[in-house]
Amino acid sequence: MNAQLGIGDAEASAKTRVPLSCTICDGFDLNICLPAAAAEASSQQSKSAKISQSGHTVPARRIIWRAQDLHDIVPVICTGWAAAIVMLSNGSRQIVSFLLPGDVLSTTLLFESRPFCLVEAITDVRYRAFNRAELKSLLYRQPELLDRFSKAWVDEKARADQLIVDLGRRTADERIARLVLNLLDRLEKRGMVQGDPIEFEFPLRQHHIADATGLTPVHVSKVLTEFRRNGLINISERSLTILDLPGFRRVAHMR
Amino acid sequence: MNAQLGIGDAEASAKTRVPLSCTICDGFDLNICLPAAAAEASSQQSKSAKISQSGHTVPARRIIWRAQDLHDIVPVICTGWAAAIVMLSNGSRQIVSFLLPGDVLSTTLLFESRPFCLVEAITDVRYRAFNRAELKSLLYRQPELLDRFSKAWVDEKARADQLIVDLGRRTADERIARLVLNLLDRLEKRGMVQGDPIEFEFPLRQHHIADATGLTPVHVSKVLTEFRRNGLINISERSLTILDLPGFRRVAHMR
DNA sequence: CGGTGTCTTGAATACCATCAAGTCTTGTGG
DNA sequence: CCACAAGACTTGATGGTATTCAAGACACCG
Repeated sequence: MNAQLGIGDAEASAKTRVPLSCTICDGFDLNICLPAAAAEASSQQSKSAKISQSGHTVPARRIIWRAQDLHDIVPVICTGWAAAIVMLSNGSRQIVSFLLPGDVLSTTLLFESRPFCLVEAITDVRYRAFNRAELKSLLYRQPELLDRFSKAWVDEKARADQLIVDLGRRTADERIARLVLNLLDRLEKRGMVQGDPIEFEFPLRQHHIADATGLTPVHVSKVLTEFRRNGLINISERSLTILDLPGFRRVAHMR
Repeated sequence: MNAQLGIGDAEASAKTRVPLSCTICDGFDLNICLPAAAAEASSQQSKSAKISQSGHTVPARRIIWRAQDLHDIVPVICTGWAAAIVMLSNGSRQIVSFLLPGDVLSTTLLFESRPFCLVEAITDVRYRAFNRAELKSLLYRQPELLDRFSKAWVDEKARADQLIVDLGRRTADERIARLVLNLLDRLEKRGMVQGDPIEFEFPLRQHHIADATGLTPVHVSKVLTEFRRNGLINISERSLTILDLPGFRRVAHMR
């Protein structure tokens, strides 16, 4: 709703040429940035490996991509959290996936200019946009890039399938617990988790959890307070602590 | 359950070298078979374009692939219907996608040997299995093949996202109606639909619909009889007729 | 012919949505 | 700095959608 007010600003966001060897990104070595940087580094030898790319900054709650727009770029999140969202005519929303540092918005963007759904920044987000055609052509000459990309594709599909199963066949408690544990896994790979007790930054509002799990915000609140009452997890000050990991895993898996 | 009895037979199914120019498949020109056949045809000139591939036949209700198995092949459905299924520990099942003639089991199999879930034949199924490594290497030299493959990829992701939205945010009536209409779309592309009134072969049991929509067979039955009572669709003798397409579309879209 | 798989129908129940009211925080402009 | 508005979260009451349980009809097959 009022997030739409920000579209103009988002389009006018800083478009600067950023050096690829960026150390700010927690997911730099997870995805395509690293091999792309390697190609860039070796571009003195072969000019053809040069990729046009630009840096962007978007404040929290603003839309990064609208569903109808056409673009010839492939964006990768550098810092912050974002959500890929499908809007329905009746006003309800479904979050298809959360995007973390190092994630490509969607691997399908390598082949298609029309994004599947809109992408909204949850926190302040910095992202890098590669030129699609150039990235695609580099794919053939940089085996490691293809390797990363195919990994991203397999990963993306596995998470989508998991979400389908969760939404189709699991209770509210299970869905929410699994969402948290999946995020924990992904954040751990990025070194964004502190251990014992396990704790990490958690910028999601309850309505984000609701939109991702197919529940209502009211019911999410009830489940979360129940989790807290049982000493499983605690959320406060945009930070999530897992107090009883085995117990929490049990909630997530079984019926 | 007893479908597992068939695994041995499935593995012992006919493995013969089938000519690629197969005219039986309704989806031959939809996916990767056509460009693969083109490569095969021109293989007199360049020996490198040869792909090892084998034909298989599996009877209805048998498992084609188990979730744990490793394979170095990429299977494509030639004739019949199949389902990609995730099994849960409590015994319930979620169908992630229905596979129709011309469909690759999953595009991720081009990069990974571990299938995401098990695949079960709904009708008798004939499928062709390509050698993964050879198919992958051919990808670089056959632009049209890459084109088809990326299309399949984008398509697969779009359908997964759609299913996520349906399971997360839609009622039972909407989910079932959308499932039928999505199948109608896909079958039309394969020339498997007769028009006016719209009618097509429909081998799905109600429990298939239940497993795909995240509902119980009992409730699927109730919704379908309600559809029939309202003169929207009719299912009998493994054939589905759409009696009131506009009305049925209305059920599928709105709240 | 019994057995199995499929579908239907009804009654009772569970899970989650909806509605509503209230607290607390956050942000904004006077 | 305070007043006010908007957003975020909680809690309880009520209701609807879909599940679970149960029983029976029907077709198909060995």
